[in-house]
Formats: sequence, structure tokens, C-alpha cells
Amino acid sequence: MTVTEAARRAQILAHTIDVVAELGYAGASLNRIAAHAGISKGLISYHFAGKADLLEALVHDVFARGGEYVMERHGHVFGPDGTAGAALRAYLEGNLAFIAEHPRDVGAVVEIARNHRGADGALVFGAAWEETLLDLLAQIFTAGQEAGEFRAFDPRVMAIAVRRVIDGFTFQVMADPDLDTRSFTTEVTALFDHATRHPGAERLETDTTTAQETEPS
Amino acid sequence: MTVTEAARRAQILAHTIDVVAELGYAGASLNRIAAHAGISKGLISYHFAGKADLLEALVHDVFARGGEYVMERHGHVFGPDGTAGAALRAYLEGNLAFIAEHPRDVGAVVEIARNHRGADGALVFGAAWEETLLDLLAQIFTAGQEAGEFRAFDPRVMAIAVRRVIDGFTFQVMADPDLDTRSFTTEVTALFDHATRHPGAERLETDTTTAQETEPS
DNA sequence: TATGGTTTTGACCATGCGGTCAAATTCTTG
DNA sequence: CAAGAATTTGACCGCATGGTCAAAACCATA
Repeated sequence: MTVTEAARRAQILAHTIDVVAELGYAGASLNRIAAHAGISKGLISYHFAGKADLLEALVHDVFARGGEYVMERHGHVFGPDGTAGAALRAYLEGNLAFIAEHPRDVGAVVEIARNHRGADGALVFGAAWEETLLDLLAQIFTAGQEAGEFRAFDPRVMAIAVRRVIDGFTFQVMADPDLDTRSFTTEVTALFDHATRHPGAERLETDTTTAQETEPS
Repeated sequence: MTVTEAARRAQILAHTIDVVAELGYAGASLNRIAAHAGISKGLISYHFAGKADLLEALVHDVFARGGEYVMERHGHVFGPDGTAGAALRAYLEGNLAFIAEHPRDVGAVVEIARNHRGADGALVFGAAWEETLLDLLAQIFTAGQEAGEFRAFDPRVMAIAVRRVIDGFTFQVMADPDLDTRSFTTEVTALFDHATRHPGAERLETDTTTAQETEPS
């Protein structure tokens, strides 16, 4: 991989992100990407094996950066020492912060993940991909329940809810760049804090709770 | 509108739902829809002004049926007499039940809403459409807060979370037709019950809306 | 059965798509 | 500078798309 090739690939990926974020998956043709980057269409084929290769490289690139971002910021909380509540909060804050900083990148990834299909017609980033994300969350929830920290609920359903709210945040911040991401993050962490903990249990920060209630089975 | 025309339009809409649900927005070409319905492509153009007209008619049709379904089942809870908690529960149960009964219809609608763009490149069912849905939920939340029934939270963020979880359920039930929809619904209503109420407040114990429901097995 | 409106077909069109490739250009290096 | 490798272009291909239209088929009714 020469330095020229690496730079060109990065440039093409960046412009692909822009075009997908602006025009959606269906609007992101090789012609439009090339025009947006100021290069010829054939050059894309020279650096990528095809459109599928380009889109999948883009998804893996952004996903790797996102995972690295979250782990660098909050990785220490995910060990066996931290509480499940702290891990959940770190997961939410890390994900939402990365989206707030790179809304177009994540927006393009979500757009591709939802639409890109292989030759067999199945979504390339489908059930298996999703399962990887859900499993990590479900582990946090299961740990929190076994530690008596969380109330009884289906970890998988809660994981789905968390993922859908995170995905939804992507479109919120893309549709309204002036969105107060800090406030949104606070609201979402509070939402899932209440949703996961025992009713009446101590809240994480500023909550003044009074009554103690026995947990309904 | 002759009886022939009405029947043909309904038939075309039904087959369009099938094709969109199976092959996604990008895979739903007029040729494929016509082949799936066993008719010629020109016939679609005879009954609909164009592809955009067809897709928008489909969205409006399913949306109307869904709204009617929810209102017939749970409309009585949305008056000024019912509690906000009951209204929220009814909203969730009604939406999830309709999706569970018509997953392909709703799946097609979500697919179209997320991808269909007008000549200007903007999503046809974009911000304004979404706002209509969010406002209804936000009203429930605001009412619940003013009545002292709900804790303090941003009604809009909570509305977004509810909508995203409902949308997510569509894909869950499409991906896995054997999904236990009743269990999923119970989990989701409990999730948002805990998320909205004051910590330590009494939970809803009995189902207020599904007493006369008949469960076919 | 003859008439006239309704419905349906299938061929056809312009357009844009992803992909290919020989030729031209630029870069590296001896 | 010269030669070969790496990079880039732009024309071209086959194909699928959404859309149009004259002709054919169908159907109700006088």
C-alpha cells in the first residue's frame, strides 16, 4: 500500500460518507461520489474492487474508529471492577459522544447497514452484525441483574431498546445540527437508569428519591 | 372509481407491500412488482400516476389502517379521564399489536419512510411526518407530568425513544416471525413505565386495556 | 350483435447505473 | 534523461430502471 494509495482511499471514503449522508444510500452512485470528489469514476474502481467493497470498507472504517473512541474514553469501566450501571452509562455516553462528533460518518454507516444487500438479496450488515452489538449490552444487563443492581427484565429487549435509541440519535443530530447533545445524553442516561434499576433504589447522581418499594416479581 | 379499479389498486398495493418487505426499498422496481402481481408494468402506471404516487398511497393506506386499529382498540383511554400511564401503555400495546399482526405492511411503510425522497432530494416522510407522531406522545408525557404522575424528563426525548423502540420492533418481528410478541410487549411497557414514573411510585399491576382480548392460538 | 367506454398489454424510449479498458499521464528511480 | 511502474482519465458496454403509448382485449348495454 503506497502512500498515494492510502491517501486516495481515505479521500474517496470521506467523500462517500458525504454523499451517502446527504443523498442517502440510493442516491450514492459512483458517478456522484466521483464528481463530489473531483475525480473520475474509474479511479474508484482502481482503488476499490467495486461498489460493495467501497461501502463495506467505509462501514468497517467508521465502526473501528467508533469502537476505539468508546474504548479509549470509557474502556476502564467495562472491567469486572466497575458496576453495571457505570458500564451502561459509559456505553451510552461514549456512543452518543462519538455520534455527536461524527454525525455524518455514523449516519452513512446506518444508512448503508439498513440498505446494503448482497447478491443473495440479504442485508450484508444484518442479523449477525446486530447480534454482536446486542450481546455486549446484554452482558452488561445480565451482570447488573446478577449483582442485584438491576431489576428483573429481559436483557435482550433492553439491549434492543438501547441500540434503537442510539441509532435514532444519529438521525436527530443529522436533522438538527444545533441539537443540544449534552442535554439529550443526560436525558437518555436518566431514562435507562430508571428503566434498569430497582424502583426506589438510589440513583446515580442528582436524584432525590424517598420511598423504598419492594420489587414486584 | 369503479369496482374494478378499486380492486386492482388494492391488489397492486398488496403486492407492493410484499415486494418492499422482501427486497427492500431499492429492490422494489415496477417490473418486479408487476411480475409479483402477475400483471404488466403498464397497468401500474394506468392505476397510479407514478412510482412516487404508488409508494405514497401505500404509506397513507397502512398508516390509516394502523391509526384506526389503535383508536378502535384503545381510543377510550386517550380522553381527559384516563391517566397518562394508561394512555402510554395503550399507545405501546396498540402500536405493537398492529405491527405484530401486520409486520410486512408496517415494514414496508418504515422502509419507504426511511428511503423515499422527492425531486428535491429531501425525504418525503421526513421531519414534518415524524413531528406529528412525536407530538402525540409528548402530549401524553406533558399531561402525566402536570398531573404529578410522571417524573421530570424531557417529553420530546422520551417520545423519540418510544418511537424508535416501536420502529425497532417492526424489524425484530420481520426478522423472526416466531418472536414472542406478548412477552416483548410486556417488557417494553414495563421499560417505559419505569422510565416515566417517579422512582418508588406504585407500578401498574393489572392490564387495563386488554381484558376483553381474545388470543387465537 | 354492434357500440363505446374501460382495462390491459407489450414494445419502445431516454436515462443512469456499475463496471471495464486502452490510452494518457504522472511518478519513481537508475 | 530514460524507462518502467503506478496512477488517472474518459469513452464505452450491457443492463435495469421509470415512464409512454398505440393497439388489443374486455365488458356492459342498447
